[in-house]
Amino acid sequence: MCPDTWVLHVDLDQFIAAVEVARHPELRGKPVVVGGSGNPAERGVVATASYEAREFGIQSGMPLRLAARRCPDAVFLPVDKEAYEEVSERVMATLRSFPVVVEVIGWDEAFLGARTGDPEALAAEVRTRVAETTGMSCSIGIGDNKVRAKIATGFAKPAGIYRLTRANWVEVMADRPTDALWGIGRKTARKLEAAGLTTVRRLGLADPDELAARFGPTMGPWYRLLAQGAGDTEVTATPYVARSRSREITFQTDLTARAEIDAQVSALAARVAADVVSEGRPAVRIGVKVRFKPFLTYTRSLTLPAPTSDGADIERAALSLLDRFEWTRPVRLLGVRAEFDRVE
DNA sequence: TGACGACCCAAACGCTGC
DNA sequence: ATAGGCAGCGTTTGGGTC
Repeated sequence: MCPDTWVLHVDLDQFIAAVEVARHPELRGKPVVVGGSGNPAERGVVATASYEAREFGIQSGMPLRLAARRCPDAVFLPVDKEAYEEVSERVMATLRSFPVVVEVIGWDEAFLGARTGDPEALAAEVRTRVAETTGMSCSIGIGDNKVRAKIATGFAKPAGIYRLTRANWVEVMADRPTDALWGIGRKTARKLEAAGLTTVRRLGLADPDELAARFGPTMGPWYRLLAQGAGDTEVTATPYVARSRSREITFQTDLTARAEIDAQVSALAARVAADVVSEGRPAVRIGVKVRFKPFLTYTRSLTLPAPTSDGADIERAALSLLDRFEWTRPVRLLGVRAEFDRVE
């Protein structure tokens, strides 16, 4: 790899909350929590909490009810997808105005592939132009691969720039817990701990064969490489092609009547069918997900006799899958998924 | 005909992250 | 005490074929 080839990871600060504050300036400086219907008495989770709300221990993914208990005075707002998409589009367009390759990861994240002798200067310009054209604050990680750039962003927040490369990887990462790595979550960190691998350093020095035995032939050795800071360097602007489309809904009140369950699955299947049509490719496989009280989740799926985009076919398949569940508990969530053929 | 292994695929599910 | 709505990838298991 050329010494002047860099990966930048741009991440908007408290993005969803920032969009809400931008259009409701009176909220600036207040604890703001965006999620669900905006009513913390209802079932739903936090999509994003402002930094002020995080002071109270509120984090994304947390039930709204619990967030309200931690900070009863916080401002609770509903998720407004269109508003975030619109701002996101403007941010991505701003990023594309630089001589870089832009790989969009989500509403508030992108990798930039750049050739420059001064990545900090480039990052500073990006940050300034994003702020000027969209009003959004962002943090930027600089790395010699995607993993390091992504992790670097965490150290850059908020509104900063941080460089993490082979040169400072050990110094910065070696003594941290393994879940500081991108791709290792709570569960895997616990399993690694059980194997005596508590830190990034230990994981990086672990025996690959033993890791393969414990975590599988692909993931085991990969974890070791991850701990050494290895990662993909290729940034691509190739448009994303979906492998599946799904719709699911958590009910405010659990369902018990089979007729009601059937009706909800039909409605979800109709929405998925519309998504399949707009995707322009037929579904090859249909899946149904059921979450029973208290939080027991099961899935069932089938391969269609022939690929289809027809709503009636998709509905029929989804309804037929319902017979494969045991309906002994109240239902809190239903979901329908369509899968596409892999395109090369 | 039976046992075995290689291989592929479908199905279910776990984990991770935005 | 409570846990949304997506989505992708890997692993495991079990069946079938050669």
